[in-house]
Amino acid sequence: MTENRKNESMTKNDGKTDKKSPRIVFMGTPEFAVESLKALVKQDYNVVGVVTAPDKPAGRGYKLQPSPVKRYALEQGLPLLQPEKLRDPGFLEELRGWKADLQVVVAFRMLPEVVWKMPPKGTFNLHSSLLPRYRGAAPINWAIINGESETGVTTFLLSHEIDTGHIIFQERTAIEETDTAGSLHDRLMAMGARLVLKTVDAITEGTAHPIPQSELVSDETVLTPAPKIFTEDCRIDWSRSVLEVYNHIRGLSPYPAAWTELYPGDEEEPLRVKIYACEIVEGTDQGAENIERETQTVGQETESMEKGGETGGQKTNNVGSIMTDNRSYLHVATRNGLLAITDLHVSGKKRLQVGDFLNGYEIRGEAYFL
RNA sequence: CGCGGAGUGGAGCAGUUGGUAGCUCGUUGGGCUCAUAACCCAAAGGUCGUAAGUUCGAGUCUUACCUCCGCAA
Repeated sequence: MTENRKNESMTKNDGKTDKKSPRIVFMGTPEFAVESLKALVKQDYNVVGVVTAPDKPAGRGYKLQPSPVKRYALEQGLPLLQPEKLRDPGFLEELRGWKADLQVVVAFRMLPEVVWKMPPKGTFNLHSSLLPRYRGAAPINWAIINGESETGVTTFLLSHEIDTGHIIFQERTAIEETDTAGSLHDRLMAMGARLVLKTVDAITEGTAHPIPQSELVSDETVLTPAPKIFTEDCRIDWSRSVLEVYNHIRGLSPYPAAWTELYPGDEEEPLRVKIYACEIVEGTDQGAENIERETQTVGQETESMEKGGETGGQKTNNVGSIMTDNRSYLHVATRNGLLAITDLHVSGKKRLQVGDFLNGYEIRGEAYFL
C-alpha cells in the first residue's frame, strides 16, 4: 500500500508537508479505530481534527480513562473534541470551525444528521462486516458465533438508519475454523485501515460510486443482525451442539469472553469461569460411538469417587458434566459431543492453560458446569 | 476513596485456634518396560510481595505501601 500511496501523491500533491488534500475529521473510540486514524496520519492525509468519546471511569478504582483514539490523537498533537452530547451547540460550533471536507467514522457512536451532513463531501463509516449483513455493534463476534465462513469490512455513507447507508467499498476475508474474535478483529482492523484510505482517495477523486444496500438484498428480514452483546449473551449453554458451543466460545474470545459456572460439588459456591479456548474432541455425526466410550470411562471414575452411583454411569451424558484426569485434560459434555477446555480463567485468579489449572484445582466427581 | 479476590520453591495451589512449611505438575538422577509424554524410587529447589509493629516466637495477628486479577463501565 506504500507504493499505492506514492503514486497518488504524485498525481495530487507532492511533499509531505503539503496537506491541501481534503480536510478530514476523524471520529472513533476504541483500538479498532486507531489503526485507521494512524494510517491516515502516516500517509499524510490532512486530518484536521479528531472526535472521540469523553474519558470514562473504568477499570479498578474507576479511574478516568482516555480512549485509545484520544491517546493517539494527543500523541500526534491533533486537535481533539470529546463531546458529551453530539447535538451540543458548543460542540457543533467547534466542529464547524474545523471546516471538514470529509468525515471518517470508525467504531464511534450513532451520529445525528446535523453532524454527518456537515461536510460537503459527506461522512462515511467503516463497518466490520459485509453489509448489509451484520448491522450493529458487534459484527465480528456474531459472525463467528453464527459459524460464518466469510466476513469482511465495508465503507458506506452515513444515512438515517444505522448501518444502512450506500456502500462504497467492501473487502472480504475467510473466517478460519481456528479464528477467534481477537484474531479476526486484528485482521479486519488492518484491512479496514486500508479500505479507509482507498475510500478517502476515491471520494477525493470523485471515483466513488456508492450503491444502495437495497440493491444487495431482496429481503431485509433475512439479514442477520449484530446487536450489542451483554453479559447474559456470553453465558455458555451446554445443551447446544458442540459446534455451537465451540463457535460461541471463540466468537467471544478474548473479549468479552464466554463464561459458565463451575459447581464444585457439595454445597460449595459456584465459581464463575471464563473460557477462552477449546477444541472439539468428539462431535456431531460420526463420533457417537466414541462419545459412549468416553462416557463410560467417566462413569467409572465417578463411581469410584462417590461409591454408589445411583444414576448409573452408562448413559449419564449429562450436558455440562465434566470429564478429567485432573492433570492434562478437561472435557465437557454438550448435547452431542465433547469439548476440551484448553484456556480458562476462574474469577479472581489468573488466566490459565488447563494443565496449570488442574495442577492446583482438583475437580471432583460431582463437579459440573451449568 | 465504586464492589470484591490474590501475592508461599520453575508452574498451579494447601497451610487449621500464631511455634521456621506441604500437595500436584515440572526439573535432575536412578529403576521398571519392546517402548513411552505411562509407572516406581530418590534428589535438588522457598529471605512465605515490601517495610514496620504486636509477641518468647508469625506464612499465620496489626498498619502502610507495591504488584496482579474478577465485577462493573
